[in-house]
Amino acid sequence: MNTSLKSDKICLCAFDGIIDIIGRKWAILLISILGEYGDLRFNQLYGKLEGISPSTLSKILYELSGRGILTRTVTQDKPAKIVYGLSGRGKELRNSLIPLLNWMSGQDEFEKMAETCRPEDLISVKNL
Amino acid sequence: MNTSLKSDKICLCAFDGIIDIIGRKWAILLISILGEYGDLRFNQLYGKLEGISPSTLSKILYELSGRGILTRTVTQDKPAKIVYGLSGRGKELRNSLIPLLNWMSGQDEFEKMAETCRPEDLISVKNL
DNA sequence: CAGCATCCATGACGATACTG
DNA sequence: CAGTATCGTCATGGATGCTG
Repeated sequence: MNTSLKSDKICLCAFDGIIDIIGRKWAILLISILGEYGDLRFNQLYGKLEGISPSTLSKILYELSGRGILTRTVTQDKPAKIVYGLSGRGKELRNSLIPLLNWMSGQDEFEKMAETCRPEDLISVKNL
Repeated sequence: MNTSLKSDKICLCAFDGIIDIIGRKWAILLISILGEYGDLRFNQLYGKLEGISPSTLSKILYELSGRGILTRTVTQDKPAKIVYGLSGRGKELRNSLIPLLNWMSGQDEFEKMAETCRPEDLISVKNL
């Protein structure tokens, strides 16, 4: 596995890093959607992240790309297309988020909400 | 296990709930510290969460207690003491956070920081 | 299409002082 | 001891309009 477990303890300073990455409003959802659907273009993401603004989407894409979580690829098509996807690191992150998502979906307060969920709003929580 | 896996998919609406809980600056650290040390009193937490303000600690304790993540217990001592701890639900949450912590601690950018870490800043990532 | 620039509202957080 | 009250600051994110 990837986790270099030199011990069973980690330093407090790791926590800030986690919050910086996934504490952002759309980060977990964005990562999960890219895990579910594979690579997507800006406007495809804009459509799936209901309620996000272009500027916010732009910012989060820029940040997560800069952190090596996302890949940004320009295709050779004419006209060129730009696609975003999970990097290897991003896939690891997504996998490590799955227990958290499963925990959340098992909570009562969530299960009530989930009953009204449309099929197209369901996201896979299987490992990639 | 607790996770009621009716399917391998979860609804988008679960994500907001996660961000509300663990997106807060001190939430993950607080949960991990209570997992590590067991029940603690306000000023003990205040000492361990270096840099937090009393008002912020007060707020996060109130919120996580309200969500059933933390327990708040008044002892019968004289004078009475108030101790905070993880509820059953909080322990589940903590366990589901462990893969994320392990992932973060395996990242290069983190490992550099971690070299300067004091022993007392190490937190266990074993299941409860 | 794939954003970026700008402005604005909200609220999270920190500092400090105070209380029963 | 275990907080609450108040205040100020800053960052986040939404709305909108513009661009190559």
